[in-house]
Amino acid sequence: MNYTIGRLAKAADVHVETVRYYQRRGLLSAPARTTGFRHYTDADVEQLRFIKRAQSIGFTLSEVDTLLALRAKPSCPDTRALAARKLALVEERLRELRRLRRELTAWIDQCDHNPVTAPCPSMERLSA
Amino acid sequence: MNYTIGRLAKAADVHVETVRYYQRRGLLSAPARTTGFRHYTDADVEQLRFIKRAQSIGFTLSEVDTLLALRAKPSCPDTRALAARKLALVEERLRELRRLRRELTAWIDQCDHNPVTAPCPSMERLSA
DNA sequence: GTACACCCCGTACCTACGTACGGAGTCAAG
DNA sequence: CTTGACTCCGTACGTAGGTACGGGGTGTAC
Repeated sequence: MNYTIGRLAKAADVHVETVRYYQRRGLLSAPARTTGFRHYTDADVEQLRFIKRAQSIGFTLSEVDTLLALRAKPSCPDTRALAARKLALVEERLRELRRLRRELTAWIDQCDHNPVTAPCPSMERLSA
Repeated sequence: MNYTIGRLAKAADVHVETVRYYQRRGLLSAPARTTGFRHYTDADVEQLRFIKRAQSIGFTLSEVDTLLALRAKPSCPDTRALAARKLALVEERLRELRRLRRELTAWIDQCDHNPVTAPCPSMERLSA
């Protein structure tokens, strides 16, 4: 198949500007041009989908750079290492969010057990 | 106590620029000035600490606007509602991160059980 | 042959939360 | 009275991942 930038964008479900942005960032290499228009193939659709899947797993676009390099020259240990680093970050963020959840739950709880006339105890937690 | 911007910043453990930024954003009201210098009091230290505590619980500066309004005119139901909305977001983010953790764990696992000669199966997950 | 959708490019703008810079004025201590 | 630390202001820069705009050129279907 043959794609203009608009058709590529539709096929991979991204915006045209995103395609051009990825090209600027080097995530997509500069495509062939016949007249002045970019000229894409199925390989580009594939690449774009690869990027989107990687992103949905939580990789940043910089990490996607690395993943694309690993795609070109696969290395299980390197891939594993990248995933492990990412996992550590995710675990960290999970701990942080669980802490926030505890805070917020306590907060709501306090409001729920507060007589209407008393000052809001949650507010006092912040003012303390 | 009396504070210049620098002393206020030190007292609340933020940078001078942060104080000026908060003023621009309306989180701190414009302080008195004797000559040309900003002139703060203990109430400002309190306010700054309030903001920092709210932030550490995961509120954005826009939400802190609301919290400051609630601080001036307390309302337990409104406070509770704000906390509940925030909690819903946190729960959502937690679900998302747990999904990522599953993905990454499976990924690492696959690499670990892969014979050295075989193509990296994690990469294939992305290419699929 | 003319609409109309599509494409080109560069640049500015967006959220969130500040940080950094530069040139100038000022306060306090020694 | 000088030195050094502090303050003033506006503006630009930083990350991350794009979105929006404006003025122009073009491919194609009717």
